[in-house]
Amino acid sequence: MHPHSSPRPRTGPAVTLEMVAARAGVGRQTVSNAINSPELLRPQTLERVRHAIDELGYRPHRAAQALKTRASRLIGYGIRSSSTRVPTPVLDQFLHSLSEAADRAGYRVVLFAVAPGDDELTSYQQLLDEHGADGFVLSGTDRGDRRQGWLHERGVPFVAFGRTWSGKDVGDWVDVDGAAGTSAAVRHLAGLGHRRIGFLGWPKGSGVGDDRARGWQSAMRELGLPTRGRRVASPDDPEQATEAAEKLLATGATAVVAASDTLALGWYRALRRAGRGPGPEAAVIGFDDSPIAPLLFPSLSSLAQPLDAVGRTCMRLLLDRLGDRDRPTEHILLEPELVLRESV
Amino acid sequence: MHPHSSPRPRTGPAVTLEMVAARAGVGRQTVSNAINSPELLRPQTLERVRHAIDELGYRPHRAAQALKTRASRLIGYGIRSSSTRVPTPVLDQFLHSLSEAADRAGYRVVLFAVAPGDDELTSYQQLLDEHGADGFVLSGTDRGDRRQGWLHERGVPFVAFGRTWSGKDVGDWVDVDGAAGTSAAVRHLAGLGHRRIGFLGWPKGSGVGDDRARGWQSAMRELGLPTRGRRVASPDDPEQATEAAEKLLATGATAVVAASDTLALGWYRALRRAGRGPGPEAAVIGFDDSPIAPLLFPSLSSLAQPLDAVGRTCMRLLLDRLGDRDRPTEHILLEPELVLRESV
DNA sequence: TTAACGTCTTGGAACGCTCCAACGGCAGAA
DNA sequence: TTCTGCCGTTGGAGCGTTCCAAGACGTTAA
Repeated sequence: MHPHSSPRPRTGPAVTLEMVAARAGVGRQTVSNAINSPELLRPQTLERVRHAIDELGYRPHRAAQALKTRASRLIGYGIRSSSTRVPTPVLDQFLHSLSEAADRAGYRVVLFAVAPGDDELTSYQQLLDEHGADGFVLSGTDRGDRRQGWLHERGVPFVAFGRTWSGKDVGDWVDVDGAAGTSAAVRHLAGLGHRRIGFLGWPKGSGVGDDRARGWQSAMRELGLPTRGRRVASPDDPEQATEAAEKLLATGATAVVAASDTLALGWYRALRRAGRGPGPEAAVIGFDDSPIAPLLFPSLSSLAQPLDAVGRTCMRLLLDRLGDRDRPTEHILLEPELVLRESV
Repeated sequence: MHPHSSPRPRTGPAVTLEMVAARAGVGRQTVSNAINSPELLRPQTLERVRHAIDELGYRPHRAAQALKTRASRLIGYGIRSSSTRVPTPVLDQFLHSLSEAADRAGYRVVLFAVAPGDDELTSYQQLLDEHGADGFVLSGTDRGDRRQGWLHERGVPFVAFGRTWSGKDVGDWVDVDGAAGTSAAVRHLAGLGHRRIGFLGWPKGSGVGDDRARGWQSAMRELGLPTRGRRVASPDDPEQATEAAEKLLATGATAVVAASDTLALGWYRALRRAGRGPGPEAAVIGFDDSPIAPLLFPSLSSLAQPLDAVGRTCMRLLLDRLGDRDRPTEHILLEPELVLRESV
């Protein structure tokens, strides 16, 4: 009579392979095989071993596995120092799906603080030296990001959320097709009859921002609509975004595609200052579909990034590369979804 | 001449204690001591060993350390399955500071997916069985949360962001004093001359929500202001929040304290529907100071949770407990900060 | 000179796992 | 009967670290 039903009342003494082996009346290695290569065992033995495993609630000790197999089954995700005051609105859901996908494959995501500035890479170096991760997921990559090249040179598996803007192919990435998103937004607005459609973007030079601007531009061209003077730029700052939006208003724009929801709010503010509000005659579509988009008045239409899919895909590419470091690099572009609300 | 200047061009073969020992001309254990108990070495030897460590860029292999010391120096943070569609707006910054604090102490945060529903605890059990974490950080605790009791029974170190609402003292926690926050908000509004100050909260039964309501109530009483009929409730849903806010408007409230920024936006919507807007005659103070608060028009005043401090404090309590499991439990309440903007 | 002591340093053993070479038993062939 | 081959199973070795008991060495006391 062993207490099988109750799942071990307390954190008992650790259960080891050896104990399971004794219980099942087999050798140590046989238990290991039952877990890692069950096809090697006679069905009858397998059954007996599995029963013993369940009975004792055995789980392999990860550190011991890691030591022997030289693989931690941990994926590193570097969190940049909080000195950069702006929190990625995106991080949350992305980490979530990343972590779930990792878990399903027997991996886990380990967070580590990244020193700001030039020492950034030493944080990666350290984790690597400690054998604290088998690979990395990068996000927030932008022009001039040295991480990809650095990891690539060293043959360290990684995947980036965000394409490599430098043009050189240094590794796998997954990205959201910002241009496709803003193009879709333009086409939708044009379908509603708008012709003076502006773009409220970030200053040139950021990969993500330029990509989103390009989508607006190409769709405008395709539709034969003029783009001159219809593009304004501002950083993600309330006051500056509002002023930029006011410039757009002054040119008589009746609709705007914004590079972020934050910028889209600049349009809201500009209209309010003019005693108006967003609506059919002053439509706006944002980007990111942040949680507050549906709460605004009027609620904000926006391009939702498929973050769950991005996370899952990142993990898939990374695990594939962990399995075969010499396979060709893979690049995946996912389409954002246009979520329509009252602001159009 | 060893290539000292360049930090190892590639991921070379792993550097071990033994190699450092050979380099320094000492025994293996001496190197270990140089790292863990430097006071045991003669200064001269210590210097020599340290030099060799730097030269080779040695870092202890975490899995080997973990195996021997029976401590992974990993802190588990369970991410609940995405079935609950609502993302914690708070997670981001909290994880950030948690992770930084952990790093400073030589620990790291490991994310793991938590199965929803009744199996929730098995995810914790699994990580524990695998020796994949030395302790846990919980968040999103609420009434009926079984995790604290379960971990407490098993003697597993943990700290919760969020107090234990059941009243039983089952472990350390850090929380934000919601009542103090809403009280401060009421006092500020009263100082501006408001007397009919409503509370826009969540339905009763949630620990966090009831706490925030209590602060409003007690401050109102202290100031001799009536609370009857001035408290309405709604879940975090745009339409319902708007309706609740309209009820408050109908009673002639001139100011509102809301349990969340989301609810505060209900007040914005209700006013817009009535052709008005927030301002001196219809003030509002939200809770959480979400990133969009400064972007609204008018910008939203809100109670900012000191998330950096919460994360740091959580990690401090957890590390203290890891050091001494028998010390008395500690409970820390941090005050939110009233961030004033145009909405008042 | 030898014994005793304290300081600094050392190699063996073990943590729990997986790799590997080798083992025992059984079927069919010689 | 003995041999060969195969399948299923096994214990030794080792991953890189820390604990521990013991060693080397120089110094002081007997």
